[in-house]
Amino acid sequence: MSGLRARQKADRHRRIIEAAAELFREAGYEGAKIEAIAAQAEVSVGTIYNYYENKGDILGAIVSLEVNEVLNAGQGVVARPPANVGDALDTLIGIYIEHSLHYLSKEMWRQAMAISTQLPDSPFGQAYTALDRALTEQIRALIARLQEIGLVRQDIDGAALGELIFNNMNMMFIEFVKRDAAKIPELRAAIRRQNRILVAAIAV
Amino acid sequence: MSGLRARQKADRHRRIIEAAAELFREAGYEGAKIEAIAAQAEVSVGTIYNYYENKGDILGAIVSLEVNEVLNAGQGVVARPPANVGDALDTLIGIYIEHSLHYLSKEMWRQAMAISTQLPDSPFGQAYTALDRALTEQIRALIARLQEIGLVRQDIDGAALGELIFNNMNMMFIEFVKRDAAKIPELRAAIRRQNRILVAAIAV
DNA sequence: TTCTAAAATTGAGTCAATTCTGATTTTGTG
DNA sequence: CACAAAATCAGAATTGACTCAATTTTAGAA
Repeated sequence: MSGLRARQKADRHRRIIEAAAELFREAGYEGAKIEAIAAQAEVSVGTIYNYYENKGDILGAIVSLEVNEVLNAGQGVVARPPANVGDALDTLIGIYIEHSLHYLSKEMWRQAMAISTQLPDSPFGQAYTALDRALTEQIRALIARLQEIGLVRQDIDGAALGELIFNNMNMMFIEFVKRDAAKIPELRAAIRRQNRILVAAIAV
Repeated sequence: MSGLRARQKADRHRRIIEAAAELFREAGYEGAKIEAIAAQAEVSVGTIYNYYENKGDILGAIVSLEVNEVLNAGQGVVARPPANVGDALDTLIGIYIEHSLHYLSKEMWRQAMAISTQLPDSPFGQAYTALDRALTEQIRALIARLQEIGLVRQDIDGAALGELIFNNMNMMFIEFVKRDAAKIPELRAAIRRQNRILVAAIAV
């Protein structure tokens, strides 16, 4: 229980993640060589591979930190949503999007998304899918909350609606990170416009 | 005009694509080594790189063949859609999905999607984005057609709706190819369920 | 037919992720 | 303290995508 070995292990994990995050930002994912990450983290190359299956898993750990933070922030909105369906969705989605580039550059997102579809069964691939599911679930929870409050019709298929909203947002976000020139306000506006159709259909 | 050089070029392109398609299917994308593709196509490794920027572009050429075929098939539905909004959407989307595994295995799709987000500015990355846009546009055309016929309300934002439907379908398809066990009928049923919400909102 | 510049082909070499090795160090336990 | 198990280390070997300088082929002018 929290013996020296466990503490050192956690410490090494942290050092590797910090080193990788810094180098990924500075040099890009491809540009950050494993040897360089190892040197910066003051461990050997072999040790990195003892902790992570491959380079993608290191990025995966960083992405998980980011998304979990976002999920946390989102809980606030679900608990006390704006008193208007359109605004409620926009606020939650806004949190996701505004947070998205805190730790991760667009290039890092591109790599992370690519790896998660390329290797869906790797540790990171599975974790990424789980994170997507958690986000979908949070949107569904918001809808359920809005139904409770009486802002959304009771006969709406909440599960299907949650998926629809998440899938659309996610694909828009993918296109967003694919274009370096794309700006956050325009992304949000485009999603708002799309959701307007849904809002019209589900608001009481 | 169709000189020797041009003919040989076309022939080499064809041989490379055929060799790659065969090996991708047999050994998977990663398993198909460039040297093996070169040997099978009876060209050198260097020549392949003279024709394609990277391994992903070879896969990209195969994907383009597939998607263009699908776009063609889709035109028929847009021209003469079923007389019911839900069925019209389901028919068009059905064509996309049912065709999808003709030439390409799930693994090939995964790789193709991954590469298109990883290298959005490579020839294939741009082509893939263009194909997505063409599919979105075709869905939008179907909606416009349904508006003409009087099955869809005139005041619907067709562009936003087309994006919404495509984005959702596309994300569902991505999840579909990520799980080898996932089956086409279930994918179609899930998308139908999601679209039902939209259909209720837009049908006259 | 012959010659030349441009176009295309070639395959050995480079680079970086990953694996492997064998030695050394560290830790938990009796 | 001693020992066995677990982890780490440095770095060599492997692997496969991609590059590039040298060589070959082609078009078309003389």
